[in-house]
Amino acid sequence: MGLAERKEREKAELKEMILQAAKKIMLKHGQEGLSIRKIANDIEYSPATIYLYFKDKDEILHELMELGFLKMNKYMTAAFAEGDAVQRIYLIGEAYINFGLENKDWYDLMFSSDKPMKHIEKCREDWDQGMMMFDFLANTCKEAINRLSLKSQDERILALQLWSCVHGLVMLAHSERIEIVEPNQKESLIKKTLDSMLVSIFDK
Amino acid sequence: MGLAERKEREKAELKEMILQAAKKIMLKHGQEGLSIRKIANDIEYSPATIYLYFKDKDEILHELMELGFLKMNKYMTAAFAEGDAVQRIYLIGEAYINFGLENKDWYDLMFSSDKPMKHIEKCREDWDQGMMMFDFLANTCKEAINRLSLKSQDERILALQLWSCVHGLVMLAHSERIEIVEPNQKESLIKKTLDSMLVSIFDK
DNA sequence: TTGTATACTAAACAGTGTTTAGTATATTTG
DNA sequence: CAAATATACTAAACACTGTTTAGTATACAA
Repeated sequence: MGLAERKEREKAELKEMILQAAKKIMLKHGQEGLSIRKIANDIEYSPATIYLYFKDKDEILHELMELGFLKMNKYMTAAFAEGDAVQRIYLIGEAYINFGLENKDWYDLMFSSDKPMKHIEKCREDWDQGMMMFDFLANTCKEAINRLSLKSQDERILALQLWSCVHGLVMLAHSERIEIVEPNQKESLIKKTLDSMLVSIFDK
Repeated sequence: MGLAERKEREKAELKEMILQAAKKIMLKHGQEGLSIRKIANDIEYSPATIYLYFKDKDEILHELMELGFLKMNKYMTAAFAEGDAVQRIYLIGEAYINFGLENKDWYDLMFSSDKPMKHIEKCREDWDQGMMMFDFLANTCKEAINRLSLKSQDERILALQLWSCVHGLVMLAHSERIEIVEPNQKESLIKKTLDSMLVSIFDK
């Protein structure tokens, strides 16, 4: 029966409207400025309606987070396609930082906020896209370790080391701490630091 | 006249009471759970009274942040006293991570939250304790670069590199992202990663 | 004693996430 | 076709948040 399908489609459409409104508001006013009431106002429904489509605000943030990973994948396509493992790590690092610097709110949702994953038992599947990225990096690290016969034997430690460095850089940039200790040269400083970090590891 | 002095002392005492209550509540309920009304309730004054002693909530958070730096200095005393520059960097790294892991709320206030420094023009003096720490690290890096004649010539880049790594580790631990990608071994994983990072730089 | 300055607060404003109870509308059933 | 039910939605409330305003007692000075 076509009626039930139409109903279902309309339900999905409103859910999508909510998500798109949430996205729009977050991009305009930041994650702090995103509220259920503003979404409701934007889509011209009452706040209570939103709770018929999402369990709570965290569920909305979680879906936005997943959109964030899609966005990040676009930054990564060139890097992922690179054949040489070490060069791939360089490109991933650059792309990661570019994404982080250019998409503060998305980045926060994906790598910093604990709001989109309150339910601790569920958080491993909630963050499966992040885990996939980490695993990909770890595999690339394994390749690099073998090719360069690095001292570092554990590829997951090396992956965590790389991730910490770029994550730290992005977070220090977001919280303006870099700007404080070294004013007016954030961009170039970050590039130099990323470079220094990769040279330390791979360029012996 | 002793009267004016007594008045002034009493004013300072209430200000201190507010700060101590804020500290107590933050330690019990986290930074999210700290509210003006809870402070007011705790010290048995009205919320409005607090605004006679502090401009706004951010000013309270800023003073808490400064207490955080005092706390961190205690973790650092042994490291700061170390004579050898490279060993000093190791000890600073360990102390930094220990402080970060054991004092999530304090750490957030000092290195992540932008709330205690909204006033962008003022934020360099607001964060002078952080800048002093960074400068100390950078000086230690300079010593280390000279002693080991490292390729890396810019000590402030190296300092930023080190800082990013430990900051990233602490933040990934706080946001449970480490626990997600590598469950049930956070502590040892962090120590191994810190070690790998320092070996990469200094142990060629 | 009068007048002013100080210390404090009740209440309100404008927000926040979320829930409950109730109302229209649309669909299904007798 | 009418009655019963299911669906979609919302007004209003609850319990919070930071902050401001206007007003009230109290303590001190003239």
